[in-house]
Amino acid sequence: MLSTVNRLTDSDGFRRAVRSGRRAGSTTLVVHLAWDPDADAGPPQVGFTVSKAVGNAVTRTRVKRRLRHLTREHLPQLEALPGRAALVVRALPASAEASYSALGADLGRTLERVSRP
RNA sequence: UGGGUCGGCCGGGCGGCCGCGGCUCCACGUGAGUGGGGUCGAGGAAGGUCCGGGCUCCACAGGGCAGGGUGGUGGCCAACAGCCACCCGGGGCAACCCGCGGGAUCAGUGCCACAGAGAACAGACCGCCAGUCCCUCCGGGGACCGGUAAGGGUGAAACGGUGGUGCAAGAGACCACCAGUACGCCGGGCGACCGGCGUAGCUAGGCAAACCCCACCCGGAGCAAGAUCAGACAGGAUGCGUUCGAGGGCGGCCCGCCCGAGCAUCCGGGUAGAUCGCACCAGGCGGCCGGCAACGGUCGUCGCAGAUGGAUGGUCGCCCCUGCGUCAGCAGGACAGAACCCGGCCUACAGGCCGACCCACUCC
RNA sequence: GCCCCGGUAGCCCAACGGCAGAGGCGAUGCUCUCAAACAGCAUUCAGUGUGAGUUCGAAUCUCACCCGGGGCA
Repeated sequence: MLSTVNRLTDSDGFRRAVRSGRRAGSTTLVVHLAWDPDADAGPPQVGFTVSKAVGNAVTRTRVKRRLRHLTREHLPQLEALPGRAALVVRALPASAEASYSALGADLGRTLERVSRP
């Protein structure tokens, strides 16, 4: 689980990460990562987008919880970036059927690609 | 033993490690906060949003029309379109189940396609019968004018059913029994209604989930309600109006009441942050009492989510259930996630537990 | 939170409660042509989103559910 400081809470933050960030995708999810080296340093912020296409409310919250838990393990990687990082993880319909470890593998691979210099 | 009916309940359990949200305590710190401990943390449907209420605001919650809802009776409930019991009708051998179950003679209007002679105070197509006339191979046949609803055929439905008397042939025309209607009296029930007796005319189609009529109920909005605090900005043009009243409360209309000096359109500009509401109540559980029951009363006991990008997750072990299986093991375990709160209804749901009752067969 | 529409053939869309369903585009076949397009003729494709009810009879009326779309705050 992520603590409150690491959550992306306003729609402007979502918009910046999705519009101007770097992107990488897999069959289960798409990640958008943005950071500004000139901005003040701070804890990285992470947000999640799970649309109704993924499933009903139960499966959506399950996917969201799994992703939120998995993202914790990559926080040091995000803190190493200059400035303040903003990450948005968008879940695709396939994420409803994916196992926890499959989701983790996809997240790790896409994050690696998007945070490489 | 097999089949069936009804009601109630559960919705995997225990433990380890790493995490999340609320409340609270302790330590450190001027403070923002940091660290640690304790405790609580999704459902029977949290769902659909189909009803009802609380709460808040809208003049004081007022009248009429329109509109909407309900629709056997009695009770329960804060209230309801809910629940319980009963009545009536239908289904089932039965337990039991199903029913938007007021009014169509006694307000009025409308509809009943096709078929059929005729479809609503109906109707002579075939048929049956009398009379007159004509023909005749003397069996009868035809035409005209009448009588007739017993029979045929059509239809979802044809103006009581069966048997007899009667008649030229027939007919509730008359009789017996049966079905049904209305009225009166008696008895039972709080009531819907039920039972009995008598009389009447002998019989009156269906559809109101067609318009409608009757009875009863309903003011409007909704926690983004509403309240407090903080913060930002910039006004201008035109029109109407200031007790001769613009506009608003007010939602479809009218009346009435209240507020009332601004309002409407266009151009331009700004904000959308925090706190409260916000979780202790028609509350859960257990015993006793009243009641057929729904439910009510009383005593004891418990404290039970409160987020705001939105908290319950991840992982491991043992047990339980199901399936596969060369009995080592492998795979799976429903429907579904609170957003102001509560009472119902409806819908989804793997598997399991408990209780009551009915029918059939067998044994004692 | 409150409220409103719609669902009929592969597609677009009609249908006073009455023979169960009109039309267009399409598809298929034939004619025309050397071949095709165009044109003409014919045929095919529904059982009306699902389930129940009212009615003699339902796409139509009523109720519940499913799906899709839209509006207001």
